[in-house]
Amino acid sequence: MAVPRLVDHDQRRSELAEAAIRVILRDGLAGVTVRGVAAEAGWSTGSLRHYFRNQHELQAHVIRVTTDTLRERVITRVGRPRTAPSLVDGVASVVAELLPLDAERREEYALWSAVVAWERQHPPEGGSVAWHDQRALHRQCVAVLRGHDPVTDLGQALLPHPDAQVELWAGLLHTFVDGLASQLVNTPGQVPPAAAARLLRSLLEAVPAPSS
Amino acid sequence: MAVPRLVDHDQRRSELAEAAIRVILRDGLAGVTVRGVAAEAGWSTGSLRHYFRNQHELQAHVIRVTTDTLRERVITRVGRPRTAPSLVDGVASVVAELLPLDAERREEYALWSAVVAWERQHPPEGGSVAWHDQRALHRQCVAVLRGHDPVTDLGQALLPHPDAQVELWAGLLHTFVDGLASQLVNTPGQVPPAAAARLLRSLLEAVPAPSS
DNA sequence: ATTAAAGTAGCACGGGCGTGTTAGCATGTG
DNA sequence: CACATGCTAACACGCCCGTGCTACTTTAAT
Repeated sequence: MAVPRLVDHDQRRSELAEAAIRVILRDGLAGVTVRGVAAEAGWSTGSLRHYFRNQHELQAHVIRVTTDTLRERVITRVGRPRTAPSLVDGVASVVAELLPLDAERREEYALWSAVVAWERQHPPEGGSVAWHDQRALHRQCVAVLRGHDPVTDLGQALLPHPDAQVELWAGLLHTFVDGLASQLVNTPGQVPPAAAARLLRSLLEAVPAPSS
Repeated sequence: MAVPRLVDHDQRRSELAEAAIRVILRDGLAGVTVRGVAAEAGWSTGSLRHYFRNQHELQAHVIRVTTDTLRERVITRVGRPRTAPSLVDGVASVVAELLPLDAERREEYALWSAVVAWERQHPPEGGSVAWHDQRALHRQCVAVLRGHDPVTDLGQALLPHPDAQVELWAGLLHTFVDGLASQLVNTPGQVPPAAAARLLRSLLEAVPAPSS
């Protein structure tokens, strides 16, 4: 038996995925073509197609990698210890990690948009994982605002909160944050980052106190 | 002097624009190609290009027509007299006219999305007219909720409201509605129309009473 | 050294696109 | 009727795309 040289396929695929992510940031998901990604990575299309049979596989993989990367990035940033002058400020600084307020997070948002675009055309069976993650984060934020102890287990936060007001305002906040992100990128002239931050803070202040 | 047959250019352009709108609904703004629109209208590309020198002119025109059409449609729907069991219900039914809650308004939202996509790449100088229109609508809604008389002049509603709470909550509502629309189309499995309507109602109920 | 498998590079086909050009058609005036 | 003029249709060029296919190179076991 003769055995040729071996290549670490996973490592290759990662390399391609990184190139594809650069392409997404430049041209959007539609720019992720077999030829384009191969060129970005400095490969030939023939080589690339040993690791991804067709464009669909390539895009599906880069979306998977992007989702995981973003998830991890956000989780670590959100979990970072922070000091804030008030409860609302602290929560606002957490939620702001999701908003495209600066260049770095605008990049992340562009990647999120690619994921959303992909999931819209290829709906995952069990619902969007990203959506439930974000909902859990907002749920946690509202719970803290209403004086509840934050749950330590991340899986725990995926379940509905017993406090109905928490559940309601988590939905309101989640929706609001989506809209704020959308306005920041779509009509940046109308909603500058500072105004967005103020708006966010106002909404958090509107969350009813736990006594009510 | 010999004079050939005359065609009504404006009428031709409208005809093409209608075909282009059908294309947008089918394939999005990116699908609005010279060839594609000509085929949709049953023309040759050569003919089409007597009315639009290039793709950019074609897209710019269809976006302009779409904007005007949507604007008019929404204005008439919103201005329709309505009876509602409560103030909040009445306002909610007005705001809901902007949301992609049913097939017809999902179509309108798809067209809005095309306009937004266009304006993001070709920012209008004086800011987006559509954005200010929507802001005015939300301003008006919040003003009514807080017991102010609605202004009859539409231009009047484009200016900031003297009541600071109206101005603040108009921004919150505007952002929230954008997010709700986005979630309805992007993650329809997570946010069914009925839940969206409930969420909207809850936000409207959170608008502080005029006394405060 | 030989060899077979794995990896690589590149070509070729068919198709869509924007756009420039050109030949033919219809039409209202002279 | 003849014709100048504006409309119509079609083609051609160059570019980018996905994908099937093939020849070439590298590698490790024999």
